[in-house]
Amino acid sequence: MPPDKLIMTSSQVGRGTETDTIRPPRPHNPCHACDVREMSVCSSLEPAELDRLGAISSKVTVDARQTIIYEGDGADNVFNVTLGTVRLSKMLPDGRRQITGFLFPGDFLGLVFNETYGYTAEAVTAVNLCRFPRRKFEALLSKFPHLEKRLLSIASNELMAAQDQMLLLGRKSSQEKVASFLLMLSRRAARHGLPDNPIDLPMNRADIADYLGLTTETVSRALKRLHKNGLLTLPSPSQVALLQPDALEELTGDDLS
Amino acid sequence: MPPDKLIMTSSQVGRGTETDTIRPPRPHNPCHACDVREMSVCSSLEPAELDRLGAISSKVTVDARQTIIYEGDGADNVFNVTLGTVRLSKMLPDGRRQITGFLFPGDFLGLVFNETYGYTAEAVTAVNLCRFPRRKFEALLSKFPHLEKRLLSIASNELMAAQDQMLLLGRKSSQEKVASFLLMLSRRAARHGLPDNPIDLPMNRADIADYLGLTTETVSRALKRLHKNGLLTLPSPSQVALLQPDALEELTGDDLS
DNA sequence: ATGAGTCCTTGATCTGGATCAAATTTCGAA
DNA sequence: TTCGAAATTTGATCCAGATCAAGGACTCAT
Repeated sequence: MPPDKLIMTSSQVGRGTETDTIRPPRPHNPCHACDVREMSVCSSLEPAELDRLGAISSKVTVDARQTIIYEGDGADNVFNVTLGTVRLSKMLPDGRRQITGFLFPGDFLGLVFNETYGYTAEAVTAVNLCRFPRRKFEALLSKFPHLEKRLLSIASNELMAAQDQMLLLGRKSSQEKVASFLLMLSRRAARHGLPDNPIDLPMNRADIADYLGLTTETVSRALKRLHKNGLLTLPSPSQVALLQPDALEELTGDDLS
Repeated sequence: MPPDKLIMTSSQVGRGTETDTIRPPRPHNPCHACDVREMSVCSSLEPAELDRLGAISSKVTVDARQTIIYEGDGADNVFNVTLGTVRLSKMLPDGRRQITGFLFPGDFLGLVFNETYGYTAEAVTAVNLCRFPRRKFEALLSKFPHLEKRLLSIASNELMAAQDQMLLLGRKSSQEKVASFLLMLSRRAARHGLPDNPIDLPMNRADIADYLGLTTETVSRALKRLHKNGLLTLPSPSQVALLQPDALEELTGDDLS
């Protein structure tokens, strides 16, 4: 598969080094001003540690639809998403695709410490990332127990989400899948202090379908049915207003506790 | 749901304390003689650390079909499987069930560090476990960086397996699912130095179906088709002889690399 | 503004796997 | 060994969601 070459501007960030951001030069590590820090892997770090992490990081900008990492490629870097939406996917040789997750600002990319990446990561929207060379990042892990604990906690949360997704993929109806997906997006937005209703769908129908194990047609029809039943409206194809979140919750098939 | 009370014999294992195994009393921590140690979370530990871990562990025996932990219960313990097969599952309120994984000797149970268990764990066969109080286990985590690293590595592997399973659940045909499942079992057996052909199926058809997002009838028919095509035989319902592992591999839909 | 290409929706039909319903087979207990 | 319950297989039918095929509706570059 001939990859469009990844367009990224990056700049080494070190003590006393400047980044090429729009803002005027700052004398300090830009991590201190990072607005997703508190909900990222970095939230565990003390100022001195943050500086050390900042010293091995570079900022990366990726256009929408560009590939960030390729499944099977050497796992040379790990990342922290600071802006935009990323999709993770695995493909079968015949082209069938499963999206295993979406990443949003604050999310960590590259959690599976393997020699090669186990999935492809692509920018759904324009994306900003902090990039860390994996070797150096792992070296810091050993030095900063906070960081390692935080990563274990992140891995633990991802595992829990993966189990929920297995239940969804294996046992839920198309209606339940779509309802679950919308509520998941809404809750995540709320957790990040973003507008949670109406919610924004940065990904297209094909992405949603490949995340839920459906086709685009079925996703569209499920949305239509939810609309017909008065549970939501679609101000635009990429915006969903949840009219009755509680009723939607009941349609997910999940426990209501 | 009225739980049959879990029948377990347990004995505190400490320095100079004896376990009630069949073998004659030993003056040392039984962990040193554990035959799954090398492939368990304990493989990372030095002798002194192993003693500390042994000091907070107790051996637990669970009969087949007994529940080990209930989804939603307080997550008071973590475990290491030393014998038998365990199934992890999540249920929807109406009874639909998804098995998220099977655990075999050497596997860790309770990786998701949450206040409550996110899934139910049940003994498929008679099972032996090492039980660790979660608080004490987490305290040791902080003291033994090896242990924490090992756990992160285990979590990372589980995450990778979960992603493969999402691809299976979302995008594979029943035939591909069953072929993938058989090869997974065979490979795992080989990795653990157990007979990998014919392979043993400790779980019943309903378990396999709930793991693959199918029904028992469909699992049965998929096996029949594989048999008819000369890929396997069923010496008994719980034994599968793989006649053409390579041909089976092609039927998984996966990349052949 | 406009138009071309992409994305989304809608409709018609098909089908893989679910469901319903019996046989068989297996296997543990007496 | 035999019995009985449970597990598995087999068969017949059904249906949710896939597939195939057009329409519309956005969006973005000009």
